[in-house]
Amino acid sequence: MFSKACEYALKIMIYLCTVQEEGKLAGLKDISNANGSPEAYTAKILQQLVKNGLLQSHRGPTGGFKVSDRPITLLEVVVAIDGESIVKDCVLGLRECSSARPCPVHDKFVAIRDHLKGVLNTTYLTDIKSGVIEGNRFLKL
Amino acid sequence: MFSKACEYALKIMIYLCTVQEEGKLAGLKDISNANGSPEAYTAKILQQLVKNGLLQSHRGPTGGFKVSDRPITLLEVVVAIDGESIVKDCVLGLRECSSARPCPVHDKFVAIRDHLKGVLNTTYLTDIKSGVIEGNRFLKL
DNA sequence: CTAATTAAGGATATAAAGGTCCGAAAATCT
DNA sequence: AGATTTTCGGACCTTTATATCCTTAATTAG
Ligand code: FES
Ligand code: FES
Repeated sequence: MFSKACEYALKIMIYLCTVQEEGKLAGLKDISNANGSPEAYTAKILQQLVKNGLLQSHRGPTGGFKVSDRPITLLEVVVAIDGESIVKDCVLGLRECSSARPCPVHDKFVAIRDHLKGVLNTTYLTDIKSGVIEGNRFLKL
Repeated sequence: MFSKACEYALKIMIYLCTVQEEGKLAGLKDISNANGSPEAYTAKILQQLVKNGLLQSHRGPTGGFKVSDRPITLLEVVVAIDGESIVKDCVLGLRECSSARPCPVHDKFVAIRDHLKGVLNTTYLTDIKSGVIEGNRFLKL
């Protein structure tokens, strides 16, 4: 469904939300530990999230990462890493997904995709962080 | 969503259904032409579909491929090529997707996956071939 | 100012997916 | 039987995704 990088990105964002209190920063080591992702690769993804404006970073001692100070949806995270293909492209790989020139499964999958898009677009990081804080939702294993 | 190989497989199966009349066989060239997939790669996928019992093949002149003589769902095709990961694995990459140890987005995505699984499992190739035959659904471009 | 710490970023390595090539095996036709 | 056609199957190549390494730049603390 999502690329590995995107899975990591979602976990990173969720994790950072759960530790976010009055501007506290979390470092790379913390983050990769918390969601069980390889440290060096996690660093790359963090960079991409910063570039896309979803995170803010600060260097030097006491440095680290924090979530940008505005509501962020799952869709924004997914698009930042994987692009819009998951919610735009034809599932059978036609050059364009359109009702004007649909593939044989277009109608069925448009419904599924709208469902997916709806969830991604209306679920905010703040909506799902509570389960992790309470300890009944998990980021690794 | 699906691998390229799986996209091809679905188009192959749909195409073969549309040309299936009293045991006629379609050859590799026909098939790769019809859905715009590279010939050599298409051959590999055809082999896999034969191994999985979704197609029957015959060698030599007048040889080719035909769809096995029973109702086949989209799910069977997808599983034959991509395995069950799309309908089983945790979207955040946890080792196991379970309500006993759920990730933060488990509930939301179980709903989406059930929707997807439902469509795949109840849509038969024969249900969607008509649009292609009538020429208002397309397999390539 | 210097040393220490942390993110940034480029280069490189490894694995997997996507794709090609070619000879062997089976079936058909003459 | 021999030539031809078509699938089968293994080896190989290419591209992309995943992952690591190492140097540089920024920031802080002493
Ligand atoms: S054209 Fe294939 S999903 Fe829309
Ligand atoms: S545990 Fe992540 S989707 Fe079920």
